[in-house]
Amino acid sequence: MEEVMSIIFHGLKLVDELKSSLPEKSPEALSTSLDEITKTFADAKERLKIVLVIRNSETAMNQLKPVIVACSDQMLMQIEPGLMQDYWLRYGGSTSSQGTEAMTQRQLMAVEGDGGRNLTATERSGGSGSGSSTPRQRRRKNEGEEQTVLVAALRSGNTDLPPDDNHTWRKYGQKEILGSRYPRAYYRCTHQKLYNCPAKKQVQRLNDDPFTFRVTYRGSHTCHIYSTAPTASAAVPTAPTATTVTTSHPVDYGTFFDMADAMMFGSGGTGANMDFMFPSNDPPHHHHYYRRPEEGDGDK
DNA sequence: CGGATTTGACCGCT
DNA sequence: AGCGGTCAAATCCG
Repeated sequence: MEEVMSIIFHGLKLVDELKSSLPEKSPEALSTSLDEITKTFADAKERLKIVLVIRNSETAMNQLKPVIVACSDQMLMQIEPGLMQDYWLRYGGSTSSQGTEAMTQRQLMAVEGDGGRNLTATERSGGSGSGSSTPRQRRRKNEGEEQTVLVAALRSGNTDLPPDDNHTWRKYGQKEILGSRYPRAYYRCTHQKLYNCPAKKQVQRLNDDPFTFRVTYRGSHTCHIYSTAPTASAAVPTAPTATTVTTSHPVDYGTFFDMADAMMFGSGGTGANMDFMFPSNDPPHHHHYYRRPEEGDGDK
């Protein structure tokens, strides 16, 4: 909350500066500062939304109810432990994003570096293209519900990677999205084949904040596996419908149960350290909220 | 050697 | 027609 206030104050300061230097400003400079001001207040508003949603979820948690808060239009909200960590990592220290130019550069290089990889294009063009006679099977676009979360990038280590959310994902595509500065990456559950797990997610950096990922989850996990490769004890597909689930099913509550398992009993994975979950005060989950996918697309 | 990633092509949808 | 999501061969990597 203090952070929201500080952003608002920052915006007010910008307004003041603009006011005082208004007469001598060129139209270009005016436009620039107006942009900055608009962005600052929009940011504050976004974060305020997060705070509100989180308040609701805290109430729900206190009553040991599902950590799901119904938003308008039946969108669901969920807190994921891994994401909390990201929040801490990002906002545990300073709230401003200055002094991060180097990291930004690194991220951009990493993203653009994909194209720099030398590949044998000759084989590619001949191989997978028009020559294939067997028509691909393609499912229709699933109209199931989506859950979109904003996640802070890790400040330490490899900031190029999307934050760990205690599930293992396998990347299956990446696309440049019109009007977006950064490509969108497509992931599906690593255990899709083993357990017919339909979970997918899309990860994309925000245009105006490369340190924040927009993560869109589709489908829910039926595999009940965390972080690492399946183990004999962990790989128990308990869901009775596990084998019958298809992508025609929209999001169900499996995701929540996955998460509840993780929160209550700790992660089965080796890499996840749950110590961060509820540090002394002010629970660190201010950074998730859900939006309706068809509106509020701030990336454009 | 097998699983994960990369990346151009393919295809459904608007 | 073009965008976005997915496929799958090639490639990478442990």
